Amino acid sequence: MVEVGPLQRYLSVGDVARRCGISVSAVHFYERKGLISSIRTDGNQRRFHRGILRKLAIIKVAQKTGIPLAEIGAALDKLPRNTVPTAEDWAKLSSQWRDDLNERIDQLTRLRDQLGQCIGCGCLSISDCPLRNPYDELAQAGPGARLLEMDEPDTP
Amino acid sequence: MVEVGPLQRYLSVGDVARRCGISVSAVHFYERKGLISSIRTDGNQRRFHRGILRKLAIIKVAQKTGIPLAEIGAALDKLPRNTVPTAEDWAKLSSQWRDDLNERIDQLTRLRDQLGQCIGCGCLSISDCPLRNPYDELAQAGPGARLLEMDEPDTP
DNA sequence: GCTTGACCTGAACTATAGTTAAGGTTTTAT
DNA sequence: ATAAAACCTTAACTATAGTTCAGGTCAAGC
Repeated sequence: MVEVGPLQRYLSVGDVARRCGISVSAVHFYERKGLISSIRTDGNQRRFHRGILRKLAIIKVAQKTGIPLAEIGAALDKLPRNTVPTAEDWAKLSSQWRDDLNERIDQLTRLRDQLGQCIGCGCLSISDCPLRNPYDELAQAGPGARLLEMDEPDTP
Repeated sequence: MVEVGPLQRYLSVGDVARRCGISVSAVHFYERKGLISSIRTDGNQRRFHRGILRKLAIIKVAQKTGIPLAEIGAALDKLPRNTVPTAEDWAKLSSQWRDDLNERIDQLTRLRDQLGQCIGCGCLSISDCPLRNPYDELAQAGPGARLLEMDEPDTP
């Protein structure tokens, strides 16, 4: 911890890392990627505003939901710049991410249900198996998508 | 498609790729990684047994559940070697993977619920926020794990 | 005032899951 | 018989998310 005065206390990269439970190299990495920023001392060492802790907390939560760093960075960029994210900022971000998360949960749940259905069905050899004819995949593949041909009609 | 005789019909790498909806380079890649295998023609071209289609179908499903290739390969290795996976093999694999999937869904669901609770709570600044004190993380961190200190006690 | 720990940069390396390119060979179709 | 399409290998490259190393500088405690 670096004392600069009674009201301005800045954090070194090590402080930030320790207090967020991430590594120093990760802090460097996030800065290189533009997710966070710092000022420098005369001796060229990073000093972080305390708000960095909140920002990193947000980054960590978003990562847990599976959102890639680039997207997290983009979302943070839309926040009022050079400011500690407010509760309102957080509300916006988190409700959007919760929606993303819900969608991923739904996807995985559909997959699990298919898997459950297929466990006892002699799966992958019967032509109407939901895993062999997955609407998900057809939807993703877009135009030109067609049924997967894993076994040909002539197969027993 | 390569005709070798009335009963032995082998698939070229292109056939396999086309019929599984993956790329030729991915088939090569899976073979390099030991997930699948092939025999060779006199001219050193790959020929795949038809059972490869079922195996690749299994691989694709497992990947959709988020299981890394190395783990998929390990699971396939435990199957009777040089044989087309049977319905029973598939039942074992798929029920295990379904359990994995369920666990991941549960994790994400807990996270979503925490996120939902935190959206309106002035989150990340209040010391008892579930996202600031995530039992998940504590559980993962093992011995020496402690509460994340994102804001110090002296913070307003 | 000097030693030790923390910090700096840049480059290279890790892992996962492939893709792309280059240069050469084989198969297939006409 | 020949041209085109498909195939072969090796190596390098993509992206994501960092980590590790080397060589050098800064800051803090005694």
